[in-house]
Amino acid sequence: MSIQVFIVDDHPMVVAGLRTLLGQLEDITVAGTAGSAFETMPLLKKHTVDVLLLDINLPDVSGIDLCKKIHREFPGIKILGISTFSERSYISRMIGNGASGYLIKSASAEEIAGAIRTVLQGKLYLSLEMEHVLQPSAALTAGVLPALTKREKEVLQLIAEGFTNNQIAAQLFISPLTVDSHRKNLLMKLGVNNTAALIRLAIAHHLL
Amino acid sequence: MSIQVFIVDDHPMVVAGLRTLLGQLEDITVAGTAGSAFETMPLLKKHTVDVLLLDINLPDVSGIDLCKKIHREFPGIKILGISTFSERSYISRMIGNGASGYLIKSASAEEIAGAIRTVLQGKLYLSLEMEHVLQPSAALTAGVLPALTKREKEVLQLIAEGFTNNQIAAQLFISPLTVDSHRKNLLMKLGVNNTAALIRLAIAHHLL
DNA sequence: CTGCATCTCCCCTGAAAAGGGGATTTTTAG
DNA sequence: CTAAAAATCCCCTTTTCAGGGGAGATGCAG
Repeated sequence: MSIQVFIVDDHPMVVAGLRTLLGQLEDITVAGTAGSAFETMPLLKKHTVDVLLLDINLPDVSGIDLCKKIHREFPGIKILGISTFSERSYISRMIGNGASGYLIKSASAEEIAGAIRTVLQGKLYLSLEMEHVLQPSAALTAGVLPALTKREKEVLQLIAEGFTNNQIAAQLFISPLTVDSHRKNLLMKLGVNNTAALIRLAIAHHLL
Repeated sequence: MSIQVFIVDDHPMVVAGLRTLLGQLEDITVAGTAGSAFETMPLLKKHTVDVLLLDINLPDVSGIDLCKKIHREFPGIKILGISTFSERSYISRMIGNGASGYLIKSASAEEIAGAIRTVLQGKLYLSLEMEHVLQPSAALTAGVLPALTKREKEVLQLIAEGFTNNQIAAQLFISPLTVDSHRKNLLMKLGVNNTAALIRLAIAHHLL
């Protein structure tokens, strides 16, 4: 029996392209397709699916969230993330949420088939291009987002540890008012308006 | 000129083994080794290093933290994580912190050399075994840490987005008081006492 | 049908954080 | 040396959170 592949992508062109490419292979069958997260879940219950090709940019829900959901409800299905660009943060989040691999859309038919066979063996498959992978992560910590000062990073770290302004002040031997200033500057620099968003952003940008 | 490799591992046996294996290869030179995070940083300033093999389990600092630090201070160095087991959560965190790949210690010399050459091309390299990769991530979301209810996860998600209780209440069509209850339950269940720690813990456990 | 968990709503108080100013001293870099 | 940047400290108000309690409605599994 051939490998049952399910495709989730909101671009019809991509779906058609994948259908054609994969349809030419004898050991692979396209079990079905969906254009949104909403459509996907019911369809997965009806079809037997081995591998799911999942676009990261979906209209309703982010592919990352959908990935987590599918992986939870259908642990047997191997998930291969697809995206136009290979952004490091997306990749690691996809992997962290149960994906077994990552494909860029420019991948060849052979590469896609190879990826499908690879993940079915229980291995991870990653297809990556230099430029998009190396620059962002290097640039991310330095340029893009406003540079934080040494002190701000210290305060940020302690905030993340769950300390209050007073506790932080005690640890750094400064006034709580100063800690508050740093905290405000952090919120302003990172463009968020409370601690929760601050921590999330900081972790997303590898500041913690 | 050959590829300069630096090894960081607290097990002398592993270091020696890697040295021997890599030393046999003509295009690879072991530029140096370190047994702890503490030793590593100064040595990296003295040697020109292309690829760094980094053990995840170090005595002083976690390899994941060290990975972040090295990647920030020496963006040019490709980092390959090494560990006995291929735990999904570690892998994605390593990748997220700038690592270019992941090796299990049982890898053959060829595999290690292949990994080094792969990451030097700017690609990711992953070596994984089925069993250790598939089970953990499924178990992680269910067993280990106190199970959160559906509603609690929704609230947690929205808290992380930076919304206040009132905003969350509006989105979920419930009372702000209810949101507050969920919030309190989250803090209690996860054993933290403020939002910052909550978000950090949630991300660490892949709840977000 | 009866627990048990979940979800819901409500009360109170005090602490902490957010939002808005301003000002002064050290460092750091040109 | 001298600006600029960082770090420090201070004031104000309002909102949000944290911690403590209780309690009814719903839904699911035994």
